[in-house]
Amino acid sequence: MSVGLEVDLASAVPVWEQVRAQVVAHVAAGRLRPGDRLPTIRALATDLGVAPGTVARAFRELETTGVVVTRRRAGTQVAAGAVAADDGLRAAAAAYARAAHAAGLTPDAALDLVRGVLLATPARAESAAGRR
Amino acid sequence: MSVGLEVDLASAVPVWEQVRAQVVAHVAAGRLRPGDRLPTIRALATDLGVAPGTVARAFRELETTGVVVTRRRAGTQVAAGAVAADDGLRAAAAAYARAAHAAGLTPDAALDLVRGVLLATPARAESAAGRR
DNA sequence: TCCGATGTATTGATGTGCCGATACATTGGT
DNA sequence: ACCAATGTATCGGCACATCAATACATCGGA
Repeated sequence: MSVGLEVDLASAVPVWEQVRAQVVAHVAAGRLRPGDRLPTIRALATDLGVAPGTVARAFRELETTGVVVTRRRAGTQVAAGAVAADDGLRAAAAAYARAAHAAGLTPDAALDLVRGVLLATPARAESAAGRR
Repeated sequence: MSVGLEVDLASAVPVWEQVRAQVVAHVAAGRLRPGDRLPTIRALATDLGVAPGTVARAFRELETTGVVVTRRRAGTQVAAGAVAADDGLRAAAAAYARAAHAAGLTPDAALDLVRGVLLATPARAESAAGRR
């Protein structure tokens, strides 16, 4: 394992989504930094035991969201603009995670809660058009 | 509208999931409190323009997660055990939401981040057995 | 006791998303 | 100029989830 990606083939959530989420998490946590290279599509596909198209799907999503940048021969690497979450944000997330944990919430329940709060947020200014 | 539920029939996320998430959000936010009655399945179904089974699916999920309790003739109401998030938790969620908003994250990106943090959390002690 | 209101279960059709396989395009090194 | 490594595109099949429709079970009040 190079960056430590794992997937659960039996899971209900799609493999490509698992890959995408893990990369996003790694970047946000600073374990993957701008310029770092990800495994090649084929290598990762073989490693995970899936078809290349599946990994490609994940990478494509990551690129359209600006997390990675990919050049034909050079492979795929973390985009320069894909900054890790700043300390304040990460601290807030960590604080929330601790609180949720202390309250005995399951991860799903915890996610539901923030989802509700985020949706209730005033009407974000459609900034990054299209962005998922 | 009684509790203010709305669904987007054209959305990619299932109608039943939209209903479920909204109820959870309302409960967590304290807008729905233990003992409060939800609309009947038929009423809500008609209101939303979907089949009863669809709403029933949402309510079923809510019941298995302990958010609501339902008795044959009495309808469906918010469970006594379904406490709203305590102030600390809600504050943490709100703080995070503000930080995410300030950082320009889209709701999806913000969710990805907490998901990553939650998954990275030490290994929660399988407490509430089953609970999704 | 009867009836209407409410949740529950079943069945079937439809869509659509995932994934594998494979062929293609492009690019940088030698 | 060539070639091998890398990402991209396409096609098909399989599976499964969603949703509608409808019939059933259960309960409380009049």
